[in-house]
Amino acid sequence: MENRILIVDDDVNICDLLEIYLEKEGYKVYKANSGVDALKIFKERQLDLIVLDVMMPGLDGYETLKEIRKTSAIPVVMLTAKGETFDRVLGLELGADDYIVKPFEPKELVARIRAVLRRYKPQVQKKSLEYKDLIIDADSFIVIYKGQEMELPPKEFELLYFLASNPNKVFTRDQLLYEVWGYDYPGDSRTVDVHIKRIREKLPEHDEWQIKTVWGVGYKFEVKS
Amino acid sequence: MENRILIVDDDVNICDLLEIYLEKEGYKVYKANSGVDALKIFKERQLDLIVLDVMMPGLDGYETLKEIRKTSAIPVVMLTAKGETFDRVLGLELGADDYIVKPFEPKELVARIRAVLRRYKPQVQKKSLEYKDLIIDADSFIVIYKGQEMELPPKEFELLYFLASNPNKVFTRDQLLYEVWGYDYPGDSRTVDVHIKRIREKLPEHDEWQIKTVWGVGYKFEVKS
DNA sequence: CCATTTTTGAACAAAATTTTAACTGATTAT
DNA sequence: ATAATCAGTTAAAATTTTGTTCAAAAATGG
Repeated sequence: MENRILIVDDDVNICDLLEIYLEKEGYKVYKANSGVDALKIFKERQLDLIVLDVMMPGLDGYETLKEIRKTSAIPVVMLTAKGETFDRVLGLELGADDYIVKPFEPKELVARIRAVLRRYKPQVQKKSLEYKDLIIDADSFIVIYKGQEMELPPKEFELLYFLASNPNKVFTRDQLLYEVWGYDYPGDSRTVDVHIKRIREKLPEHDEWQIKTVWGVGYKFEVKS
Repeated sequence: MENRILIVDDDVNICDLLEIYLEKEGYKVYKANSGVDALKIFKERQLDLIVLDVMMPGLDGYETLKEIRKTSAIPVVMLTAKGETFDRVLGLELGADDYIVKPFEPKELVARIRAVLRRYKPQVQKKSLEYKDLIIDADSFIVIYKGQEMELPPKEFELLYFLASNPNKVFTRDQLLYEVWGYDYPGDSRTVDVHIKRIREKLPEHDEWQIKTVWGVGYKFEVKS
């Protein structure tokens, strides 16, 4: 489901800029130009993350954050002016999840927001998958293959989980790096292959399913029907 | 298939630099040194993304973008000299998809382009095609002929998929090279014929459809009605 | 902080596909 | 009928993509 983000900054231009970028990323955006407005929206709406400017007239970012933290553990990314190391420490101690120094690249902010959301979201929704002789349990991070429990390292587990969540659909290495690793950069490396190899080692080919190489394209979790 | 990118900048050096980087990433690159040239190429060619400099003599980046947006939602990344937040908002409100400040790191530009393309490509979801005794499934990259699953190599698959997506329409070899391979092909070759032959071998002629040679012109995926 | 495990990225060999080029066969126009 | 094109076939060369290994970097757990 679409993530909802509240942007709080007294500079309307910054709010607008971020709104455009975040909406392009598929987020639902709310805006507030003061701490007071922010708290109002925060109480009224169901939000997933707040971007909070530190320096604002009236209720500043710290006070607003302190107020929010009285009732909620919602992820908060702080915007701070350059050079104020103290700000960062204070912000993080008050429970900010990340901070970004102005002037910032919108792209960077978007990436950080995505990273913070990644840290928080997964706990909520993942369920376990079942195929013949294979159970992938997302709660316990455990795989049961032919009745035998095994622990996979996190990346291997997530890769397997992602592929098995989308059976019979091919993903390119780039897509997998993006979806599983969260990367946004171009890399030609065999990283994905190496992980695939290890998963295959641990879960030898099966009649009913297998991780299949689609030559020239990528990999898929193929299930016989 | 290879993504096609148009670079628009009056500075030839920048065009050349970007061309080198983007080609290394596997993109097909076109270049234009003015807004007018850009619009001409945009009308002639099938493109996937445009990198557009803001400051150009004659038709500037904003005007060019406005022109493009009258007919197309193609992803556009704007290039600008170090500037103000307001510029960004303007560009983005005109429908730019991202914004990069000069001087930039080529790596960063490449990363942004990839990110923008990733956002847009999935929407153009390839769907699977169905004819009598023939299913071409673009998700799993599989062809099912008379109930039997087969895997085609990538070029064969894409060629078949393209032809079958446009039944009863004839394409010249050049068009196919352009559409499937992404080439502006230097001269004449039997490449297409060889691939057609291999597809025909794997999918023997059928009553309801066939890949037909149109003598002196090219090929078509013919469907009986 | 150290020891151990996991992840990463480069190198390279192996496998599969794609392209080329030369040749053969088919069709058309004169 | 014959020349001139155009299409089909073939096999080997060239290219691309994948699998595997390994050492170093990063993360993890005491």
